[in-house]
Amino acid sequence: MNQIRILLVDDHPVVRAGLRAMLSDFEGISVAAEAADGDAALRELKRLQTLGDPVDVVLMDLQMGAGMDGVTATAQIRLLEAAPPVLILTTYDTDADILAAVEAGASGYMLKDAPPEQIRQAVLAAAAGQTALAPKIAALLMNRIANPAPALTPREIQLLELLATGLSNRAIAKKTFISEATVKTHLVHIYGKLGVDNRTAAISEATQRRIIRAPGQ
Amino acid sequence: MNQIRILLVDDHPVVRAGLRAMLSDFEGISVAAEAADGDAALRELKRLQTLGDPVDVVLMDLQMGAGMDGVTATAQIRLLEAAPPVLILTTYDTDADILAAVEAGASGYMLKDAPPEQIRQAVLAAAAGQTALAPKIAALLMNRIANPAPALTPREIQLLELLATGLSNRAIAKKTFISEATVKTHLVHIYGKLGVDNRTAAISEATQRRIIRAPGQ
DNA sequence: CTCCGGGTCAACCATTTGGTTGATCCGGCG
DNA sequence: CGCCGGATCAACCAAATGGTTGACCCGGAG
Repeated sequence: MNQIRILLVDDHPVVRAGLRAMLSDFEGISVAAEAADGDAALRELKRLQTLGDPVDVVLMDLQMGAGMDGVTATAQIRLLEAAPPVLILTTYDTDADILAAVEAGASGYMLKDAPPEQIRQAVLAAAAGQTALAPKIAALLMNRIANPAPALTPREIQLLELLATGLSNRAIAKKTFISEATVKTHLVHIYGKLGVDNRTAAISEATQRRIIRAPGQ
Repeated sequence: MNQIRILLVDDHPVVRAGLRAMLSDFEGISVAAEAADGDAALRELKRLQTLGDPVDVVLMDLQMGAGMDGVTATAQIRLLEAAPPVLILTTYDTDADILAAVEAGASGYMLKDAPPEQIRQAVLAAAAGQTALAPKIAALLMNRIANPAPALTPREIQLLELLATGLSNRAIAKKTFISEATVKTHLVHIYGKLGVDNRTAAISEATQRRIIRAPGQ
């Protein structure tokens, strides 16, 4: 069997070195290239494709400091012709992350604290066109399907974002040109959907579920 | 010059592999041992000491899923006889993290997205008994000195952290074994120092100033 | 010793937020 | 057409939060 050629995408040199070292220990797997963010990954993919040296699997981190983030990058990659499968390898396991990645077309989702052997299995599965989910992730998804989270409306998300900046109900009302009463109504709905009963908890919960960005991010 | 012997402490196999690979590329540096958490690190240190094979520098992550966390581990290590310098290598750069680590006796603070050469320099500095701060961290500290942030007391930071998880005043009081009145007093002080006038704004401001971590991080 | 700052608490009051009920408007769907 | 859900608003009450004043204890600096 041919070598499985991999593109590593991670903004941490340390992690890239670790994956390179770990993967090169395995028979049949080799690291073809590396990239520090989504843009660079796309460039690398195209470059290698035109060289007639395409990669078989992309190993992608989700959080990348500066450039294009992992979910966006995954979606972009899946738009390419002859797009390689994208295997997500990240530290975060919020359901929002996972769902976003899967929606973007990821073919697997692993956590960085996984033992080497699990990562190897996932790479092999991805290369074979199969899906690979870390056990933790699989459990999370099952749970998600069992109790589906109520979806927030765009308006509610908008208010949630203003909420997170520290505005009062009145200030939010002014800024969105609605009455304070309406703001309160929305908030009550939001609390219900998030399973909390005050604004700070809503912010905390929404941030953890990655419905909104962390304040100041 | 003798080899600098290092103990790696990180709960992610991937990261350990990366550091091992990266460090072994450098002349004069070798990885003597690895540990997945603080407890294991202490055991390793003692074991190697009794073997007459002590390590020169500990490279320590701050966040470790299960076992003893990095700050605690650092403090414990510094209590040992002939304690080696501890160099923190982590993803997080909030004030609270940095201060806690320095207080615990860390001799350096690097970020995981640092280029290999910077990490190497930091290891050499630590081995020589010097302090090594990542440029980003140094800049952060300088900035803190330039615009004298009204210093929050440790107690205030602690309450701020609880605040950010969405707890009510009463819940915070219960959790910290103080009265609700005292919680309010602290909050008023916090609002004053941060220049805000409500709890959500305090969270937003404190997160942006990196006094605390974003909720859920 | 005295002073000061951090941490603790109480009492009080104004304002904000939380929670409920009910109502209107509008756009899409069967 | 009638129904439903999202968005809007009002009125009302209960509870939490914000803001102030004053007080006590303690440990460290002068």
